[in-house]
Amino acid sequence: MKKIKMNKIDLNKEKKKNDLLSSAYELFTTVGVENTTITQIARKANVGKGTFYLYFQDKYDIRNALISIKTNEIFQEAMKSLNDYCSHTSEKLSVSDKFIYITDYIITKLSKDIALLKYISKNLSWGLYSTPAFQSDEKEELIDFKTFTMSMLEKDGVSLKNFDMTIFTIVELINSTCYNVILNGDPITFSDYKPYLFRCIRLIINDSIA
Amino acid sequence: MKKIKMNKIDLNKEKKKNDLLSSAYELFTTVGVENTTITQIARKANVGKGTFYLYFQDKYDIRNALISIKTNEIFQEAMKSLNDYCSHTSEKLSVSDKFIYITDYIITKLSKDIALLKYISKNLSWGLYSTPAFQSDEKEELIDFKTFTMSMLEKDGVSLKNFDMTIFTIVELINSTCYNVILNGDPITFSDYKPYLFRCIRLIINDSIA
Amino acid sequence: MKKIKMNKIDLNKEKKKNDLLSSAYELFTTVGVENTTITQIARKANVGKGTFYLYFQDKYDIRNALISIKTNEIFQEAMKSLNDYCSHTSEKLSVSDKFIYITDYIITKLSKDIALLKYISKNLSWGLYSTPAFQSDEKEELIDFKTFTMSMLEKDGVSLKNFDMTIFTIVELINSTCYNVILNGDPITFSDYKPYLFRCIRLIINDSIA
Amino acid sequence: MKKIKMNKIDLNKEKKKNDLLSSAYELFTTVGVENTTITQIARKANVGKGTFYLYFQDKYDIRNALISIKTNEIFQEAMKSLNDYCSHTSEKLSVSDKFIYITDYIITKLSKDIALLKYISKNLSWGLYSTPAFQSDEKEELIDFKTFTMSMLEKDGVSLKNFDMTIFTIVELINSTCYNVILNGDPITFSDYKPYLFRCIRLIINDSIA
DNA sequence: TATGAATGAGGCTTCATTCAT
DNA sequence: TATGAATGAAGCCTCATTCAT
Repeated sequence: MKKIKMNKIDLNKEKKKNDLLSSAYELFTTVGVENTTITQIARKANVGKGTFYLYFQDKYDIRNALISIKTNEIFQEAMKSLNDYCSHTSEKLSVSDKFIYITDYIITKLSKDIALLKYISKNLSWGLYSTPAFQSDEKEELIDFKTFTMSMLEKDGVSLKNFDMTIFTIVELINSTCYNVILNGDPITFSDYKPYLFRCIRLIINDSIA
Repeated sequence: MKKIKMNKIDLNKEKKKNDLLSSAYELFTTVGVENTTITQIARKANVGKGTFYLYFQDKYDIRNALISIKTNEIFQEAMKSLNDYCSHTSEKLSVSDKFIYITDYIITKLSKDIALLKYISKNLSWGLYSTPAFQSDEKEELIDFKTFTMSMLEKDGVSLKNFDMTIFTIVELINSTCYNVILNGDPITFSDYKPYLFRCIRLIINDSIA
Repeated sequence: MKKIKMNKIDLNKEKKKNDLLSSAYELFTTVGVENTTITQIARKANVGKGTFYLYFQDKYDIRNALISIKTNEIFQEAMKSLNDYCSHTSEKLSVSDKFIYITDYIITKLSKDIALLKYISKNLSWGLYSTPAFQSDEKEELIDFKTFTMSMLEKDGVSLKNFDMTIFTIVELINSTCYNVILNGDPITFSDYKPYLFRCIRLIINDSIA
Repeated sequence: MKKIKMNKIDLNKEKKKNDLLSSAYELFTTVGVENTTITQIARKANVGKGTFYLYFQDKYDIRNALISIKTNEIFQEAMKSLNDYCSHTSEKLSVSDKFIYITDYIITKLSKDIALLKYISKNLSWGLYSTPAFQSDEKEELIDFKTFTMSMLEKDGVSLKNFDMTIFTIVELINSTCYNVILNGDPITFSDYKPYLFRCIRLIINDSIA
């Protein structure tokens, strides 16, 4: 738990930046990125319009920053949920089971938060590499999903061939299929597609286990 | 080969529409959709600005029409190429081989036409369902990719469980991974990723073969 | 008297352009170029803001066009006044006298129209070369000051060495000195400076007469 | 040689002011006054934005101060050059010759420093009256161009009628014609115009010699 | 004295859309 | 059907200026 002290001015700057980010997120997910103006973001954040430009280049800069933050948060939550589950159950999960657990967590979350799903669109994999999330005065250090996965595999005594490609492929598969299925029911309903998706993921994982 | 006759007025209308579509495509792929204006599209097509509105609602209408057309074209070309290949070789391709052939055709094309890849973005699957392509005086009827695949499977005496989901999943997988890998070399170079992608596709296909 | 017929649309375009020019002129000379906005110009001309941009690049484009027009008008008036004077008097004016007449006309005009003087600043010589003034439906052809001067000299059987340089030098001299003297009374009052200026001009003219 | 002592605080203040002036000058002559912002001036001078306002009212205040300084410098250099020349040659220069020498010095300098020419625009005569130049720790007292000229005339036993007007007229003539000729080659090239300008100046000077 | 984060008014410009021809 | 002049809403972004530190 590394903690960084900040002085009053820097704290205020962080607050303004975070206010801008959360205002933008709310607007983007309700009225859409195209229909959101800088003026609206600034007004909602209770800062001047010029202040926006102290922290972000333009609307697309803040949009991208938010996608990174939000996708990262999803992975953080999923990892935390898996950890909690494992530590409260006696059941022993296989590596595939754990991936399915994570997948299930993510697609359940996205299916319940359509605005978020639309917003991150097909960019879930940004969360794999992204820069840190909202900064605050005292902040826990976040764990990277790949680091998390590697240590999990190590603990389980399993290794994955093509580790990076496997992770990436699965994340892209989850996101791109869910996007269409959840939003359009295309080519099939979400609940019907889910088992098929899980099956595909198990295929890919098991194939990668040395 | 059904052919449709058109009279001279309709032909002229078709020409204007096609001029608008191709002008828009050239602009979209060179300067980007956001930076393209209706005025530019109309000017490039040598029609009046008002004429644009006789054929399309707005910029996003023509953009979507073009994505459908272009992704559809890709599938048409891929199917034609496979047919040609099969009829000129004595080699007997398995069903998986044929899917790989199609996949290879598509990703090779996209990797050589970055502007097209960027333009269709992650919407390749639109080509599976889409409306007809550019219309012309005398036009062959186009074959739907799913129809094509089904008749192919039938000829080979093979059936796929979860046919729709399988096709859809593979197309999404191809597109979303290629988009990142080709454009960013992320998480690995295109040539390194290709065999892995092919392997995943074979896994999915073979698993679906009853 | 060449006259050019224009159709209704072109006439309307001319009217709008002229409205913009005269609105801009009024604003520039009352509140100043820096304090004038495109919005004000358009509103005063009763046209849409976008219409401004159909005719001019930006504020400085219309400012320059106006300087050319206004300086040209000054020369037109001065020439007309000299012609009138010559045709109503029996007095025979020398070449120097005629230049002094023109000079006097110009500086008198400028001293009575401070706003105009400030506006054209030290750019009087633009009127020597400039493009035509306000266009209208039926327009007399305008005479160029240099052409006017040359034919005048010819009629008087006089030729000037270094014709272009002489004209240019005198115009610059008139404008740059008047600007300071009239506006600041610097280094002397206008009425005291005038005879000195006339004397200098005679020196230059007489020196140039072959 | 009067010298003024300054204490350390005043020196530091002078340094900041000079840093602001030279930063502004560099920006004004490279990107133009309109395109220069207070922020840029302050940053280049390594002072805070607020500091700018401790020394200058606004951008136009510093611009005007700089024109005075720069035009004054030109006269200082020209006078120094003439003095040097006179003290190193046995040749006896007439009053006209000396004015031509000064003129030549100035126009040569301006023709070699287009940025400076554009910057002072047609305001060379500001240098005749202007406030002191850059201040520094120990500074020689500068001589006024008119004082210099008067003492020169006195030494040569010559007097000029209309002294102020003559000086002013010549300076305006030099500046306004050179501005167009050097920048636009209009109405003639600089090298062709130069002898004509010199001739005009001699005419005016000689006419003023009692 | 010096700073620079914050401001927000307001200019500029674009561009989709209309409608008279 | 086709046009393109005209519109003006709308958004972007800058930048001079202030003021708390």
